[in-house]
Amino acid sequence: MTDLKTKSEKTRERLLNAAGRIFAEKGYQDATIAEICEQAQANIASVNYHFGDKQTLYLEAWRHAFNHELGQHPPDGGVPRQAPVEQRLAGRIKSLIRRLADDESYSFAIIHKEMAQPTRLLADILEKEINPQRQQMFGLLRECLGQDASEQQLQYCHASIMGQCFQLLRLKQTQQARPQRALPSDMSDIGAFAEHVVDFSLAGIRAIRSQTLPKRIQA
Amino acid sequence: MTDLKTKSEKTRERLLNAAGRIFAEKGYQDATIAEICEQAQANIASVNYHFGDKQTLYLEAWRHAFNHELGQHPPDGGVPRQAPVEQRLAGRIKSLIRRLADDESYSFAIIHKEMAQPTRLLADILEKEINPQRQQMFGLLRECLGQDASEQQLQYCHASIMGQCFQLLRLKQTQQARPQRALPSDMSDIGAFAEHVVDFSLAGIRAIRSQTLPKRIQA
DNA sequence: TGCTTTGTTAAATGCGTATTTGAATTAGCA
DNA sequence: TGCTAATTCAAATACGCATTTAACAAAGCA
Repeated sequence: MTDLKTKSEKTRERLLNAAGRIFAEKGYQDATIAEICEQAQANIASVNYHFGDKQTLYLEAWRHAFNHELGQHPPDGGVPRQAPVEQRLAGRIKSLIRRLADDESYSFAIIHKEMAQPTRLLADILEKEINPQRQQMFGLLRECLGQDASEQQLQYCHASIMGQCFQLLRLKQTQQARPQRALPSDMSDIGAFAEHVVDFSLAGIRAIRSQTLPKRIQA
Repeated sequence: MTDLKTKSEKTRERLLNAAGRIFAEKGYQDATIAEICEQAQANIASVNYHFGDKQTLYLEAWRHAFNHELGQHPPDGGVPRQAPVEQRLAGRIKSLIRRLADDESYSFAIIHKEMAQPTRLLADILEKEINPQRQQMFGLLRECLGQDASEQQLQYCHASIMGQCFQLLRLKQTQQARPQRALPSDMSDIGAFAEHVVDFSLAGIRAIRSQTLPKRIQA
């Protein structure tokens, strides 16, 4: 893809990739500059030279990973804009799950850890990059729920969907944490799980939507 | 409740409480013994004296918190055993959400962090304490889904429910992380959210269940 | 009362790791 | 080629924090 010219830029790139991988695996605190530099085949001082400090490397590595992954998996899941709204929602959910499940996707693993223990270092950039995605999802949900749905219902349904998607990350963690035992949940078939989340969620959404109707009948 | 006799036991108790609070707030790595001792009004060496090391304190603090919280919120949500299965499932979900939402509940905040970045320190005890709860939930789900449901459908539905419940913890985190901004999700009304998760999930479960029936018609 | 065990305290120790430094090397360019 | 700036390197420094130590105090018991 992007062919890198100077040797310096190659080092920088190697650092970003290694940092993304290690930060995703261990979190900000547990990741050491020494290990990152080792994996990037760079000297221990190179992080300071290229990025100034560990915090900046963290931020740049996340941005680098996120931009790369957005290119890999289009957020609309490849569903055309003219498709029925439930299909478009399904496309977004599947795309999100694909990104979450991808072992090469570092940005979501980092977000996941950031949500459990915020370092505050990513707060601004995360807000800036994630909000547009959230708004897209909200738009689709609003359409699915109908115009009588309250803002709270909208937020709750959003939470239900995102919660299911991120559950994948938790299961992946506990799975690789104890590979010896019988798995509490087998998530090897990501496609099947994505289909399940879509079916489960669409049923949930329709149920919530139907709760909004009786009010109109009363009125 | 438990009246503490010796001064030593009081110190131990204060350490356990402070440790639970701080570990829940900051995670194992970021929590410092110094801060825990400060909050417990104990000397910095007292952790070593009473527990040996930080790891043991972590484990004991989790156990202490978990046992205490189980007493506060019965897992069946107060629904009698004779009630219809969907009501019993609803009770369990609501009870779980109540425990998750409780600001005094440290054990789940710790589990949440442990799932994002396992320290492995709690792995055994967590497995031992959580598995029974999981099996209870599985039993109810199996009944709700019907006998034609596959093991995979069961696991996926379980993941859908747990994902929604734990989403609460993520939202709490991001909320307290940036209290200045407009909240992306307002989770102030826990009861309403619990009702939503129940409605959403029961609809999802019924939809999955109805997918199992056509096979019988074909056969 | 004296002796022993248990618990507390402030100060030291040691280790892991981010960061800095200054010398050595390499790339960019005339 | 030779000069300069950019980059890399190994070693040194600085700092936070878990853990240890040894002196001290309190409690239990004869």
